[in-house]
Amino acid sequence: MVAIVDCNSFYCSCERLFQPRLHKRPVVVLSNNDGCIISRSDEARQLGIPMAGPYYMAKEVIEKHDVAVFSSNYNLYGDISRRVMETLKQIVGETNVEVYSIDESFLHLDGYSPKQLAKSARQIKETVEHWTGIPVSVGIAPTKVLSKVANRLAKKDPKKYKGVFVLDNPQTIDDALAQTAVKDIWGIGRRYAEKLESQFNLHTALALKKMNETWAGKNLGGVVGLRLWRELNGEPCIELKDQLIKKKMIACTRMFGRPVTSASEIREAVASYASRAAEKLRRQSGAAKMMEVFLVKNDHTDLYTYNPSTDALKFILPEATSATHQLINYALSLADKLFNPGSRYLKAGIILSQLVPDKEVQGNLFTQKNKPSVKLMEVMDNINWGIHKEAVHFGATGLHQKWQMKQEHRSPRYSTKWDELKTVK
DNA sequence: TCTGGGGTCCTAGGACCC
DNA sequence: TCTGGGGTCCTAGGACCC
Repeated sequence: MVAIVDCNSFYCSCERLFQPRLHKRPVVVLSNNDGCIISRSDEARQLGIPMAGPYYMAKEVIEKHDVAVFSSNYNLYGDISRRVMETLKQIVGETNVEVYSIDESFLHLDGYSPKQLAKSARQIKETVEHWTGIPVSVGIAPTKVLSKVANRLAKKDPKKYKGVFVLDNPQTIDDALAQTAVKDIWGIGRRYAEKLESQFNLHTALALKKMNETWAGKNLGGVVGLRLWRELNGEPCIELKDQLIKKKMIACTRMFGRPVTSASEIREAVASYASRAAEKLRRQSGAAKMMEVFLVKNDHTDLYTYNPSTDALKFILPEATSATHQLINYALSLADKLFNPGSRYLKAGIILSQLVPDKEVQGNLFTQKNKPSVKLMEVMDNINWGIHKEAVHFGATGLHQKWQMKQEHRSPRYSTKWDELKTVK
């Protein structure tokens, strides 16, 4: 059996952890640049504030009901997430935990009897809440897709399920599937949901389960759909992933706080993103062979038209590297080629791919080995990952960074910065 | 004024090889 | 008259996820 443990309104719960007076008060957390709402507490949801909707459109309701608003604070969420996942590892053993996202993990629960399962699930929930202060919901079923169905229902009706739901026999499974709309199945997005409803008149997960295998392979996107259909039918096909698998691409992209028109600011931003991406790369001991830089602009003279377009360039590096100064140099030359004076830029980004382990970097006959840079990067990373983020950085990333995104409502980084620690009077 | 940011997997089709 | 078949690798694009 497999369990999915999902933190309830994770970002909002993190904010509440350090501000208990927000308990019961509606809370929302905004995306980068304070653009959209990416987490809502139950109270905020009940006010009808939509998930992933633009902040400015919900502003009226937010002000009217005195909703607490936060810019996203990933230092805080990342740290709390780590604590939650550590707790799960302690309970069921490290090798049985697959961290799926910042707020969810799959747990491998083999060898429990049905009775034990429900009890263990409750225990997992209580321990996490007790140790970390973050409320979670647990769904347990024979497959990942079904565990997500269970979890969703557990969350939807807290009075009935108290945050824990186990699907352990054919009848409960079918009942649960009958209560689940196709659009709420994990793996069915907007596109397929529309297709299933309008073209095939399928509305519930149960109806989808009852279709036959050939049909599923043909109409749900080939092997992906087939796996999904099998999982709905109780056959596990989506494996628990090995913890140690490294990322295959690393991206750093951001909206600007305001439209940017000057080449120098574009260069600063691209250099900063390259520098961030290089850090992420070194953290997984990787080196990148391919780089893509893109700029997003909105050149419409009509101010009310939001219709951005993207210009991008790819580049194969002569030799795979993770050295910040090299990556910055390549990124800047791509940015210079892309930049068009007179355009209004909204966003820039860099994507590193074709990642290889840095130990296996193939030498290139035509480039010089640059050994001292490795030492330099180690020193920089040690300083920056220590007490002060960004204590040491490259000049190209700029000093003032006026293009930086807006974060008008960010809470203090309580758990990761010494000077922002919570104080008790 | 105003709509994250970061990932994954799969497929189709072209280039190239024997 | 007539021009295979199977394989690999790469890329672009689509769909999905949180």
